[in-house]
Amino acid sequence: MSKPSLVIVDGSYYLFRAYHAMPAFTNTSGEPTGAIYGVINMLHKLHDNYMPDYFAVVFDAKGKSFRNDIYPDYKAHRPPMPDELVCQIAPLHEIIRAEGIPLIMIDNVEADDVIATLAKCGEKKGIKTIISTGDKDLAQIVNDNINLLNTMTNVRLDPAGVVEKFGVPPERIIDYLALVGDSADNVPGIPKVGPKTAVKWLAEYGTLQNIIDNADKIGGKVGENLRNNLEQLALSKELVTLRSDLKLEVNIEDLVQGEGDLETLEKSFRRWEFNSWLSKLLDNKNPVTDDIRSSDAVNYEIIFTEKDLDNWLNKIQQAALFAFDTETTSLEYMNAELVGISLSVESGSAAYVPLGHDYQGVPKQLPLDKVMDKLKPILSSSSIKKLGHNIKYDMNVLGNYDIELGGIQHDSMLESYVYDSTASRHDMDSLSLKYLGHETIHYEDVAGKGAKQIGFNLVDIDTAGPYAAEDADITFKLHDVLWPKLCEQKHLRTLYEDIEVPLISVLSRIERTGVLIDAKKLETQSVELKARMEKIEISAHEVAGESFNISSPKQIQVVLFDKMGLPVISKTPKGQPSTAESVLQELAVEHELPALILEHRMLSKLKSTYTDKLPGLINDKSGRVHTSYHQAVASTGRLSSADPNLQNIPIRTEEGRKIRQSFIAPPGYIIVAADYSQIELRIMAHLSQDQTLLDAFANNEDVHRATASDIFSCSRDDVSPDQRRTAKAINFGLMYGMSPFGLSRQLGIDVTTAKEYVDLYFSKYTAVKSFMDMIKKQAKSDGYVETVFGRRLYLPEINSRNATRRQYAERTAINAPMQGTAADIIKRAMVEIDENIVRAQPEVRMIMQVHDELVFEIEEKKAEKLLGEIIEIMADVPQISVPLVVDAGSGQNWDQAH
DNA sequence: TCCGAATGCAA
DNA sequence: TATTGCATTCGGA
Repeated sequence: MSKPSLVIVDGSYYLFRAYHAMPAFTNTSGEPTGAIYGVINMLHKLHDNYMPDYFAVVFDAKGKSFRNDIYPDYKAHRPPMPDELVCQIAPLHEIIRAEGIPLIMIDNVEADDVIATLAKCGEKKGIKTIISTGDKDLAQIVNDNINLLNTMTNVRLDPAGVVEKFGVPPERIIDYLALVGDSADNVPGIPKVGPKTAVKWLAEYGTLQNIIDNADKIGGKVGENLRNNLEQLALSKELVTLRSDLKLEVNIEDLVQGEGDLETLEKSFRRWEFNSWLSKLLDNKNPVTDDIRSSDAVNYEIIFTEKDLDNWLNKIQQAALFAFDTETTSLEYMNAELVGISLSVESGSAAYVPLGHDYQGVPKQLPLDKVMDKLKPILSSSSIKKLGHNIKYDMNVLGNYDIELGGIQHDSMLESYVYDSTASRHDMDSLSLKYLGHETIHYEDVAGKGAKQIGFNLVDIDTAGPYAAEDADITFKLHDVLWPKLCEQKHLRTLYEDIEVPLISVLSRIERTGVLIDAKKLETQSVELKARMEKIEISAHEVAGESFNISSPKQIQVVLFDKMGLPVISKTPKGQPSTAESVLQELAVEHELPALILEHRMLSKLKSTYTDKLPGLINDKSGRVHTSYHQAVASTGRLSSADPNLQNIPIRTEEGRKIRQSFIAPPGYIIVAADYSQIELRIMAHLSQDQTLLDAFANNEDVHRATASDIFSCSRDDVSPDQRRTAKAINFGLMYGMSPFGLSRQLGIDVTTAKEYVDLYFSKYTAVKSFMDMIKKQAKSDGYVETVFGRRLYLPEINSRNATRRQYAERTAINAPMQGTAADIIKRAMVEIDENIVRAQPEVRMIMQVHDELVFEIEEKKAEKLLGEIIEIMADVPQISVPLVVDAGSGQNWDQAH
């Protein structure tokens, strides 16, 4: 039989750890909650992992300990705890207690001493203890029955582990710490003695006492330091020695996790908005009556009769706003067939109209065409206002039934996105949990998941009904919560109403129009690529002298670095030797294999991602390729494109451009592309109001050339190609909040030179420099940055104590207003072009958006005139103190249009 | 079958 | 040790 187990948590350590590791979460009232959340989460995980017989959390209490008596400076250099942390302590304790976890805090005694005492006490009773902490002091009590658990790394330290980590066994840890000291606790050590020296001495002389006795024999400056600090060593030793003989009023036997105080937990979870725990708690508390809890009482019905349907249609027509949601057979909108529609006109009640369930024994449903005939005038009407969640999808599906959805008033997904674009996801399930504290029925709950998932048409109507009706209901409820929040922020509301909502139908039209692709051409290219790749692979294997998978970075790594001994230039984030493009390019100088790998990589990328894939994505019915633009994904306000991603079609290489040549116009039409020239730099000029930069744009100069002539103090005509390249790299780097290091890497120059360039730049463009300082400062005080149009991006980590995260947030603070303003501008242009040009004239179709570029197909005869109108709208959009220049081109394919 | 890591395409 | 995305392949759980 195994021994009983005790897990002791160093609560104070957890608290600091959670505070620093977690993003700065707050509840909607702005009170910080990250540390509470983090600690509770870690406690849950730890308990689930070890399921100990006994469990306790120990915190440092108020008051000075005996260590302060013998050494007043003990922990004196600790900065005061930040307020955002202090205010989380009491609520954290309350939750821990309410969860029934024994919490120990003893005035005037440090947590470490309590932990040591408990562990030793347990040992006497034959209990095995695991102490979860990051504090190295506790290593001194490790033995076969007492282990440490490093929460960070999940590494468990037994005596051998202590030796491995510190170089000395647990019995010598006190000696070791006394020699080294502890700057965090302000425990003095011997000057110049660090881990290395301490371990060396202890290996040589065995114990601290023996080192002291032999102090004369140790030479050099450190020996002198040792002899000069002998007295202090005794003090340090006392300070680092943990007390394990405290008289505690608790018995190990009492350290059992109890029942928990559900009332308090519920109250706390609501107060701090830990909604996932809250809903779990409520589910457990009230498993049977959960869905009829009075506050959540809902009335969902399934409609089978014409009379009931008419009844609902009446309600809809009278309602100020109604929510609807479609259930379909597929997520690909072009192939999706309607299975049912859910409707809601007020929070709490909804109806599901099944239309296309077709499993064996399905009840008789209302006929789809009849229902659609009745719905069509309602759905098409621009005066009957609709609300949906990702309503663009529903609009696309309705397009398959020849219905053009009108009257789109709200989209709760976009409300959430405009309110806080940095929220990780804006799907209904997450938002319901976040804003309503309600766990929705998940799609997987009704349709299964993975390979076993079935189409919604095969889902039992009685199962589908509540799920589908809930979608419409939750959409309504989310809108009820989010809309008032948006209205409180005038700019956000305007952005949402004037840009995002109108854009929904514009994007729907682009998506459903699709783009014509020359599949034959791509297939031919695939064959060519395949042949080239095979040749390269064969020669690569010859050069390497062995066969290996050329598309496996891991195997390349073995061949290049282990077998051939080429130098490791850089490492991946996980510490593996990198075989990325820039690395291989360098290695190509000394060996022929890297070049072969590079070429193979490029070709295989083109083949697998583009030439092989795109032809298969052509829709049977339309004969074209249909992407999805995601309107609530990019934190900066940009769109993204997926399935397929049409925003990363190659352009830089000759082979890549061939792929663009396969994006073609139908007979009688041409492809027209219009893109904003240098839009982000222009926005930077506007935001910074830097006169030099403003002038360059006002005079319509080549901005990189102008920058080069400014920083290298030469005339515009004397700028060398290399100087222009440098200036261009600086200009681009600036917009990303670049560092001199980044610039040096980009240009392949040393950091000192790069820094000189940056300094030179800022001395000429002083307003740019002050703009960047200002925006960082503003981000730090506000917690967010804004675009010219008032789009907001929260930067919770801008004040993080973790330097990497903070600097990352600082770079985002610089980049987001520019990238985001550019996104706002082109979105506005799209709305206006759609409204003023596309809708009225079937001869022109908008077919793609690539961040700063719009692509159209236009009937050849009208192209010139319409392009002029398009450019005019694009250039006229903003209120910005820099002229916007639009470059445009046209041709039979997308490549020619550039 | 699922997921993270590494890589590379675009603006 | 440069911003925002999406998709691929590999390889291990």
